[in-house]
Amino acid sequence: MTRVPEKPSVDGIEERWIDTWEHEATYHFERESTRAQVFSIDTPPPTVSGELHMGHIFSYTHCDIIARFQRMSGKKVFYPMGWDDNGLPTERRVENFFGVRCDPTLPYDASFLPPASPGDQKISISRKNFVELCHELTKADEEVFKNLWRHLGLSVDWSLEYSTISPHAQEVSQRAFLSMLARREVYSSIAPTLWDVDFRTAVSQAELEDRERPANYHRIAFSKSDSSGVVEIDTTRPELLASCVALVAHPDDARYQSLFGTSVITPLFSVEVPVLAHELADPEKGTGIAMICTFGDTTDVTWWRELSLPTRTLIGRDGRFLPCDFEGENWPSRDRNGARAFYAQLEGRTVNQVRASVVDALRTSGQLIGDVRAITHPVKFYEKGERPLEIVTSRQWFVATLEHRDELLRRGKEINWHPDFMKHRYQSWVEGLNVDWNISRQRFFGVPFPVWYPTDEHNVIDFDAPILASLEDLPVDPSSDVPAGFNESQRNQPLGFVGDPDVMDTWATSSLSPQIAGHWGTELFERVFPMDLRPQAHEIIRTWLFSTVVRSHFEFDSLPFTNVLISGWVLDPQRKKMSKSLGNVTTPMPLLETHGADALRYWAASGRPGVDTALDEAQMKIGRRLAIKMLNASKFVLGRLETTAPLGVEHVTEPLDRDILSLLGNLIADTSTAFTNYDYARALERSESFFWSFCDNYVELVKVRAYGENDDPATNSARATLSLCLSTLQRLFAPILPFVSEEVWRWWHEDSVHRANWPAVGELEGLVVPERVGFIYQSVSDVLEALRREKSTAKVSQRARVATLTLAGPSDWTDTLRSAERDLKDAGTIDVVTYLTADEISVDVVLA
RNA sequence: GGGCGCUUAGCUCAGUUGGUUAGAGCAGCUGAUUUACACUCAGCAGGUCGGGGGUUCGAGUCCCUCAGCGCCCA
Repeated sequence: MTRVPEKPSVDGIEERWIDTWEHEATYHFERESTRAQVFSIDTPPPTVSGELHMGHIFSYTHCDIIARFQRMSGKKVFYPMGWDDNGLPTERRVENFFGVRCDPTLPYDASFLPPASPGDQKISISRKNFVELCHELTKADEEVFKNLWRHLGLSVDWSLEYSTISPHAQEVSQRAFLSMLARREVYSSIAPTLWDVDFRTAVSQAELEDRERPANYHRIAFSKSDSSGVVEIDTTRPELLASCVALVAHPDDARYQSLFGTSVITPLFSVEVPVLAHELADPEKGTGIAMICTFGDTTDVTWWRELSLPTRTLIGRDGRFLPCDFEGENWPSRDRNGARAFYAQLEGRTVNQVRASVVDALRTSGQLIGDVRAITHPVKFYEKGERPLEIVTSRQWFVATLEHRDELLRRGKEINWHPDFMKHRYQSWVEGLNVDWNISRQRFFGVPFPVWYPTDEHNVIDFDAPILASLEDLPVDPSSDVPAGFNESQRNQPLGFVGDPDVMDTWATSSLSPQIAGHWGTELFERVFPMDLRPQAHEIIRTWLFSTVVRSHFEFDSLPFTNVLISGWVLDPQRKKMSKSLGNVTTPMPLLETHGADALRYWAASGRPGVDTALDEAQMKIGRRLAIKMLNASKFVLGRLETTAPLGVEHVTEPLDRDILSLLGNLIADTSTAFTNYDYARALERSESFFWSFCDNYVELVKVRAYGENDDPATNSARATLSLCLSTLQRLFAPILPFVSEEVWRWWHEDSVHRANWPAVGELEGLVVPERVGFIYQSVSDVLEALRREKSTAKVSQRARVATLTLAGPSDWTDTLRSAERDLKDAGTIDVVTYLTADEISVDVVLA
């Protein structure tokens, strides 16, 4: 018996099936599965502090489609969901949401409650209070995300949920850190570090972006030490003049050959600096000779390192100019008092203020040559920052990536990229690495380093002898936990210890997503690692994908995953990139409610892997129309069947029926290959066009025949064919349209379509396949269309009677049509069909 | 500067290893009407496949080149 509703509808079906799937544990991962049975997915943990946008819908749908296909294909699908809740984005959201700021020097206030709405002035709170608020807000944000995912129909096993700030994730992060440290793949060092002065943290190369910014070239005259003249340099950063450590020109630059090896005197500060040669000096830029400061940009860092120059630090962590006395070997001024007197005006000021003062002073002293010249040039920014990065010298933990560059390039080639061309993104990123991966962040809401340092009798910290947490104690927080052999009273005391104050880069944790989700160290991990699939967007190839490859390469000498499915961007309907600043970001929930989850999934599935796709509500409407058609076609076909007991292939006797089933077999093969190769868009397109043709032509042709008597073989042939087609189509659409597919499947099955077997060509075993597959079906469809054209031109009903239909053409053609004459007459309401043999095909219609 | 991708109907896109007259959907226009489906059905019209050159019996497809758009890296 079938259970077909009187008036089927797609509205509200999400809620019903979400609940059913949960009760039936449809997507539960069976832990006892063997590795070969498992298809494991390294789901991207979304940043929960960010806004939900259509890009999420897009790429998570792509992944879910693959998960559903694999599950139906017999795999035990490991499909977890994580939340990336640690790190700076959360801190920033908490600061703005509650109107607070973290001041780690403050004591914990157990009674602190954030204001109902953020005030104008941010309230300073302790680190512990701050972290509590972070937990509170991320918990709420995660609920919102989870709701969206469920509404969208993601077939996640929610018992595998994880978060990157959870104790488990912290334990894994710290353990992996200690493991790398033991192998010397991570090290700490004092080094020039890209620094965001607003967030007051170091950032890594992966988080940089170049932005075109206006600047001014200032031409400054340095006197030669022997007073034989001046050397003119161009700089965009005159404020750093006090930290100048050398001038540099290209070794082949004829203009400066005589200067190499000599020295010059810096204006205003009277410090003697050498003139040196280096290939990175660009003869085309300015005067071709530049000043090296510590540090104006990353080229300065390279020169400083390769030319073994001293460090003269000017800019502090807050972006203001530090005290400086122009004394001693490192910073010898020939006019110490003059330098000090002038620098006194600069100390404590910001970059822009100092620049103005220095330029004024140079103009007064006559050492600024000519007018400043406006230019535009790329400036390095933290991707989330608003002010240019400075370079400060500080102690940081680094992962040694540079020395493993070649191995990492090889790893990239081992990955199956979908689409293939995305491998270039990885490759060019790895080739362009120029500093090791800095994983220290001077922030609060993150995974701490499981490390303390001893202090000597003068309370000087010995960074070279870190005290490491033991594995069984993980996770630890060195700011509250005490290392073995010490007690809390010795914290920050002479002959005591200090905790490492920093937290890890958020990518240092999320790069361990396979280890976290798969519970590294347990039996489960052996069953899911390396993951089969890493789905993600292309903008995080250099961060998440790269860092995951690094961690897995070091820890397991393995890839973390074998396939990568890259989703493109969602563009606005005008094909502009969506961004907050343009104000064209679309929130998914209203669209989900208007069009339904299947409709949004249909739109997402039409965007091929790696291809940027415009937000298109028209496309969603087509998806909705398809879902409704599924309901109605299923209702109709099931109404023609006497029983849900399947009529086997052996009942298929009519040539037309055999032909469409052969075409169905081709469709199964084609879509299976497409899904296996992650080409869900092609699978959808094939299924969809078959389905519409099935409805418009095949169903119309056999409508009457299927109504016949039970003992009529032709009737049973039609019913068996309808049943086989419907069953197959419902399953082919299930990965993409999970709700409507489940709805119609359950009208005649007890169990979920999402646990049903993926259609196999073998289901049609025994079918008598026609010699020319598709010939009858195509011929009959063509005649049907010619018939419709006549009726449409005559402006009569499609049901209008036809007195005679004359079919002229080659005999194989007329023969084939003769075999389907009964269906043709029923579908076209034709009285008489006559056949003529002719070279050219013609269809002649005489209306009654 | 190096690299990747895209450019096909008004719009959004298919177009496999080169093979009849280049397809679909949407929008447009013209019709149909107790029907599985008005969230319907049918029909019509609409294209020098970004430009130029080449290979080939044959090019949207392969090669070269130019242009525009987008992105990645430096």
